[in-house]
Amino acid sequence: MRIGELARRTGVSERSLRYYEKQGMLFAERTPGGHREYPEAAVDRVIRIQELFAAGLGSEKIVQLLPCMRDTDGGPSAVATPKLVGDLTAERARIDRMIADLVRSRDTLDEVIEAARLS
Amino acid sequence: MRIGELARRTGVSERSLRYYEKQGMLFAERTPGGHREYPEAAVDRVIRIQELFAAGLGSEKIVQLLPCMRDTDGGPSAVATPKLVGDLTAERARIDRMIADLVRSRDTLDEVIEAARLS
DNA sequence: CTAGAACCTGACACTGATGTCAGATTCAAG
DNA sequence: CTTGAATCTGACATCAGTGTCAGGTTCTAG
Repeated sequence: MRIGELARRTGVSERSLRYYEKQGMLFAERTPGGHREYPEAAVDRVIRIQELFAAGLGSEKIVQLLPCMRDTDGGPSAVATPKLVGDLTAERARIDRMIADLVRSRDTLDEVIEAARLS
Repeated sequence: MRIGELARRTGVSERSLRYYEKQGMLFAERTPGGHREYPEAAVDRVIRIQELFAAGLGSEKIVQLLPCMRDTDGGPSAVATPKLVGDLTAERARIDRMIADLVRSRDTLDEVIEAARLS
């Protein structure tokens, strides 16, 4: 599929898709005229990328991580190096803290919302 | 306490504390010479602010939200306006989605880490 | 009183993903 | 072939919180 359809199906702007490619997170064949042609699997990959961004991972980490994930392009996954495993473990801990923070903030909002409802 | 101690105790830079004040999220008395003097409750407040930032709330929302929270300065809380309640409800939904995303990303990391451990 | 630590304001830079615009090219349908 | 939609590249702007530096003032211990 081409970039417009991929953008529509993922909710990610064409601008961002080109950016992902420049960062090495996303790849596309090219038509003879130079237009990008994406495989079906690109949809899943873009969604994964978005989730990882939302989790606070940077492009660089994602680039290293992607080939180690399954379900990206069906091909055999690479295995993370010990260094990468260390990094990812740290990221995991960070994500855990982030989730805990979010839960606290959600509770805070709930309190305020509930207090208003009761008034 | 003064700004250095508050920064040390909260882990937030002095720069950021001054920024919070300029945005109207944090208040301080001033010594005759102009130095900031914070009450003990500022520690909790700063931590709350950080959590809300981490949850994706902007300064403006936080400013509106803070007077409606309890445990900020012990004083009687204001009650959120209907408009604010609507905004906060939307933020709450966003936080829920964010948590779900984070859990998925954490699972992704776990898979990669586990695959490496098994190899 | 004095020295050094702590603090003040203000300004500029950065980060990193995304928006947006311009001008040119390609694609696909009539 | 023609035309309009879609795509291309490249550049500049934005956001919001934070880092950092400069030059000056205040505080506090000796």
